[in-house]
Amino acid sequence: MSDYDPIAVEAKWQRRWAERRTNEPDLDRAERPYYLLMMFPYPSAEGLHVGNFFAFTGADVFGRFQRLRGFDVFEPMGFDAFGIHTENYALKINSHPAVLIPKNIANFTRQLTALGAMFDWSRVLSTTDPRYYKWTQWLFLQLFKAGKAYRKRAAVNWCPSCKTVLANEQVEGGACERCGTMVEQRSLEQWFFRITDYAERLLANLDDASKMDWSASTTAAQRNWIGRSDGAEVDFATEAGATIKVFTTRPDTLAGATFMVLAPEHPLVDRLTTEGQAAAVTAYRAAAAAQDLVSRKIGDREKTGVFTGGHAINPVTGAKIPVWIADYVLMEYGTGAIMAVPGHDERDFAFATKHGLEIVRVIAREDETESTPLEEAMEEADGCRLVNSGSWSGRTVADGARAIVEWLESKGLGKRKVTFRLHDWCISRQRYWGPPIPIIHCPRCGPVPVPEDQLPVLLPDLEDFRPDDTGISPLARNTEWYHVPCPTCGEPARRETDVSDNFLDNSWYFLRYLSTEFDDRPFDDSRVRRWMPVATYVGGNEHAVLHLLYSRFITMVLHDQGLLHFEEPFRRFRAHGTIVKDGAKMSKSKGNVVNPDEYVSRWGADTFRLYLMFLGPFEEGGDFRDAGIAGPRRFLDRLSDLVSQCERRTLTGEEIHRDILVKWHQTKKKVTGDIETLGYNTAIAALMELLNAMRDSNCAERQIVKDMVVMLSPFAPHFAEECWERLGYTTSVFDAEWPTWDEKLTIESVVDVVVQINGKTRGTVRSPRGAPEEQAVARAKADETVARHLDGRPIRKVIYVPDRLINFVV
RNA sequence: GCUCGGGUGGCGAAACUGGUAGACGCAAGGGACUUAAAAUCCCUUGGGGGCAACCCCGUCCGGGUUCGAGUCCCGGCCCGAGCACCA
Repeated sequence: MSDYDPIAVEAKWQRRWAERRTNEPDLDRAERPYYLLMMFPYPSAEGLHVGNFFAFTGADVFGRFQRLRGFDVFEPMGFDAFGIHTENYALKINSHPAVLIPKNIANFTRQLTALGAMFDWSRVLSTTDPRYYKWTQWLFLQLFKAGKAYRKRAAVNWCPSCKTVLANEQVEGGACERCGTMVEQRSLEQWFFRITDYAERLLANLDDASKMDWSASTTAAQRNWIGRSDGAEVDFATEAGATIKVFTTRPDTLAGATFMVLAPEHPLVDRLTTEGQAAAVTAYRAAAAAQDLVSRKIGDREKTGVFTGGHAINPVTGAKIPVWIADYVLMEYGTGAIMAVPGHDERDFAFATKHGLEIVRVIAREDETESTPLEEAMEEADGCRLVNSGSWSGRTVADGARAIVEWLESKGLGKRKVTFRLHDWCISRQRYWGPPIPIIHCPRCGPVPVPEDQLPVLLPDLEDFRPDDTGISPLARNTEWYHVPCPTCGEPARRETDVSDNFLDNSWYFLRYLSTEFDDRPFDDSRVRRWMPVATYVGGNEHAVLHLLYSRFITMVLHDQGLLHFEEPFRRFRAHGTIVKDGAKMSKSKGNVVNPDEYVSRWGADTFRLYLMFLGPFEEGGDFRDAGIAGPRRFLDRLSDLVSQCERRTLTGEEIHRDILVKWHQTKKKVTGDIETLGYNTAIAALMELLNAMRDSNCAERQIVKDMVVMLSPFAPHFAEECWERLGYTTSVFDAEWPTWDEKLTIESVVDVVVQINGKTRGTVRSPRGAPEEQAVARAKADETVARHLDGRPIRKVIYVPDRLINFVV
């Protein structure tokens, strides 16, 4: 029975790490800097959940491993404490975010310390600290000066009950996800960042291995989000004289465009609408404007719309085609207008069918006949050719598209064009708990940036921070605060009363960690040069798009301003998996939430860490089962016993049994390789195997035990420190060297060679490594079972894979 | 619909460039120790058959390539995630 007492051991080492500043690298002089970043948490009232523990442990294992390999590892931690989460929670429990946040941070700090990660607590930060958000505001000003921030009126979702703007994600079936009230559309002036200017670069770098080595799932999500489509912009002349520009990915179907559809908000609608249709158009536009933005985008809704009375000319056929408006065409994508090709587009087909519009087929499959139903014929494949397309008929789809675009370009009627799904980033929030946007609106000068030496613009302490139904930020109620003279002309002016998006706070925190002690600069240039870009970033795929894309964008802007020497902030990113319970995501409503504190106090952080890392592959996550934790604990107890036995030993350097020797070297190789690829579960399994082998052969060889302690230390750091001390060392185990192995000793000298007959395994023969084929075959034939199955039949062929397998084909 | 993952024992999962499927762990059953229990230690454990040596079946389903397929190819089903009236 082991006398391992995790609670005492963990307290002891956490104290020592703090006293000895074990985890505080010298940022100015580190010779082999390694920046290991993990996504900092939002400090909720509930505290850290198991998913956080899993993610942080997995990142910390890698950080500790790199440290043992000789790197100066910087592993910072902080708090993403601004944002609507905290504000809503404060409203719910009738408290104030400024009161809640310090309490939550204290609780998080306690839990994070208990976890035993290698955090450098001397550089902790919170985004709500004026010393931090001063520079968030500075960042806004840099974008403003670079022409990358602009203001425009935009439609937003408005919940009349919560009195706030909602993100599209917060709207479910047209209703507010929190209170169920039907959401309305409102139009507000908001600040935007021109992320779309960077769409092409943000996309291209994803494939640039010299800049980014990221989880495939994450880059895939970013590609989807950026949503590049290649196509053409085509001008359609109208009877009214105006030109309607459309974007299409299918210029090959241009001859099949039998009508056009504009978004109801399209600016040309008034000009095109004839007197007779005016009433219908006005009514339709009003109805569309009243809709919320989300239900507008539900794909299987009936295709409503009205005719404007106006007509356009199809540029290739010269046909006069009607122009309609319909809400299935969205103003914010492409040009807000489409050429409708009902013969080859499902939505246009549905619309044409419903409203009795002409349908022309311009592409045909080779196997198609006159009687093929339209819906079926719409499915295009290889071998499709253009028909009813004048001189282009007979061409393949790809070839036809190319030729038509060339023709349009030569006539000045269109051009090749790339469109992105990505929108500019709206950073205005009509809420309280965020950094005020550092702008002063002057009636004479317009929006004027707050001079940098006047930053931060402190968030005033508002007792009543509840949003109201004006759609204006709560800060606008504090007249004393917002009435200021214009910095340029001195005339009375007013501060911007919106705060910035929480995603702006966390789009640059990795830069600030390096310079938390400086108040005169957001980040120190020489430190940035030493430490950035981040060597490894670990986080969840829930931030695959927004946070990671915005951080990349901000970094690119700063790079273009000459403030950073790199344009991609995260060299390597790995998305961790999720921990589920009994096959289902943990959630309060399901009642299957695991409280990590209980496990830490009952089993100790090391056992808990080891258990979480052993559950499954780090990048896939795993299923949490209470019973499973006993296994890792038993392993630690047994290893602790082995350390005790080893301590009593006086003999060293004795002859180690060959099997153990090989197992030892194999384990060192395997554990090293597995940790490199975040295969933590199999690394732990390998250590367990080595321990089992040692026990089976009664071996407690000191060198092996010492290596096991070092290899386990990333997973169970306090335990390893304690064992290390018991082994007689006075320094930290993390100042030890990672074990090395002798490649020759990872190979067994005698191997089991599989013997198959026609691919079926019939036995194995022990054979010295590297035995010649004839010898191995002779040995195999001599095997009783093999001989019986061969039954004297002639062997047609022998497959011999040295040291692995012999297959007789009969 | 498009794009990523994934589907292997009672359970979590292993299996390098195709080469003994189920490592490691949990749970379960049996045994030792104990007055008893817990803890610990030992044994068994994919399904079926056989006294046994051994034999048959088995990695979501259907085909294929191969001496040999969990792994590669074609087609399909299911689960998870992201995007989606995106023109």
